[in-house]
Amino acid sequence: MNIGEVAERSGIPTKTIRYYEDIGFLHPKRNENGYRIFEETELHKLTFIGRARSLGFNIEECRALLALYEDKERGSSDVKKIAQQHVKEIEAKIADLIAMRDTLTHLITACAGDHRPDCPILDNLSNGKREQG
Amino acid sequence: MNIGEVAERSGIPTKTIRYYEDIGFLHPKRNENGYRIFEETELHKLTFIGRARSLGFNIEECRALLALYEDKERGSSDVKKIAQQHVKEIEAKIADLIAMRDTLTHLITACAGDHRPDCPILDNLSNGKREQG
DNA sequence: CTAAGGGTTCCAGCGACTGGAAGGTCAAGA
DNA sequence: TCTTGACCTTCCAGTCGCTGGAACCCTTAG
Repeated sequence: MNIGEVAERSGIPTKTIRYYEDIGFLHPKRNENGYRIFEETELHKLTFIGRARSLGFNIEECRALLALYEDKERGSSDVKKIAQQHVKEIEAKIADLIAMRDTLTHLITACAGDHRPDCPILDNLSNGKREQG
Repeated sequence: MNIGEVAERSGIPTKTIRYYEDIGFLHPKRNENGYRIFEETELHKLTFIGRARSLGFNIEECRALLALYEDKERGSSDVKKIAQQHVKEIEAKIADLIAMRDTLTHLITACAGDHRPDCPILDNLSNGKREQG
C-alpha cells in the first residue's frame, strides 16, 4: 500500500502520516524507488491513533496506549488509568469552558447591544469585577 | 513603572508583556537606558487583555475588543457580536468535550481494569465501533 | 514528448507564549 | 571602589500537532 491509499483508508492526511513516522509511531518499509510501503498492521495502527486523537488523547498518551495495545501481556488497568486521567482533564476543561460561557452570557444579557457606547462587557474586562468565580 | 512592576500588578509575565508589545498591543516608551516605561493606561490595557484572554478570547479577538474599548464612539452592539460569536465557539467546544467524556466514561465502565488483558478501551480504539455519535 | 498525478525531502509557519543565552544597568553593602 | 545580585535588554529556539509549500523524482496515459 502506498501512503495515499493508507491516507484514504485511515482518514489521516499523508502529511500527518509522514509526521507520525517522524515521531516514531510507524516504521513503514520502502521499496526501491523510496516510496513507503504500508502493511495492514500499519493501517490498523494509524486508525487506532486517529481514534485516540479524536478522543482528545495527546501524542504521548497515544504512544502509551499504542504500547499497551501492542503489549499482549499488559493488564487493562494500565489503560483504564490513562483513560480515567484523561477524563479528569476533559472534565476540568469542560468546567473552565462552562465558567467562561456563563460569565459571557451573563455579560451579553446585560449589554444593550445598540449604538450607545455603554457596554457592560467592556466595563467588566476593564474594571475586572468578576461576574463569576 | 518598569516591566517587572507591571507584570506583578497585571499578573502577566514579563515575557508575555514583551510579546504583546511585539504584536502591537502596547507601545511603551523607553528611558535613556533602554528600559520600557509603562503608564497606568498601559497597565489597564494589559489587565484588560489578561481578562479577555482568561475568558478564552484569542489574540485577534482581544485586538478587536481593545480597539472597541479605545474607540469612545463605538456602539456596544459590535462588542456584543464578538462576545456572542465567542459563546457559540465555546459551546461547540463544550459539546465536543462532553461527547469525548461520555464515550470514554462508557468505555471505562466496560473495562475491568484488572491484570487481565481484555480491554474494551483498546478494543474500541482498534475496531472503531463508535460507542457514541 | 508531455502532462497529470502520485511520491519524496526539507523548511517554515500556525498560536500564544516560554525558556535560555549573553549581555547592559542599577542599587546596596563591604 | 568593587562586587553581588536583581533587574532589564535582545535574540533565537522550542513547545504541540500538524499543515503548506517548494523543489524534486517516479509512473502511467495519451
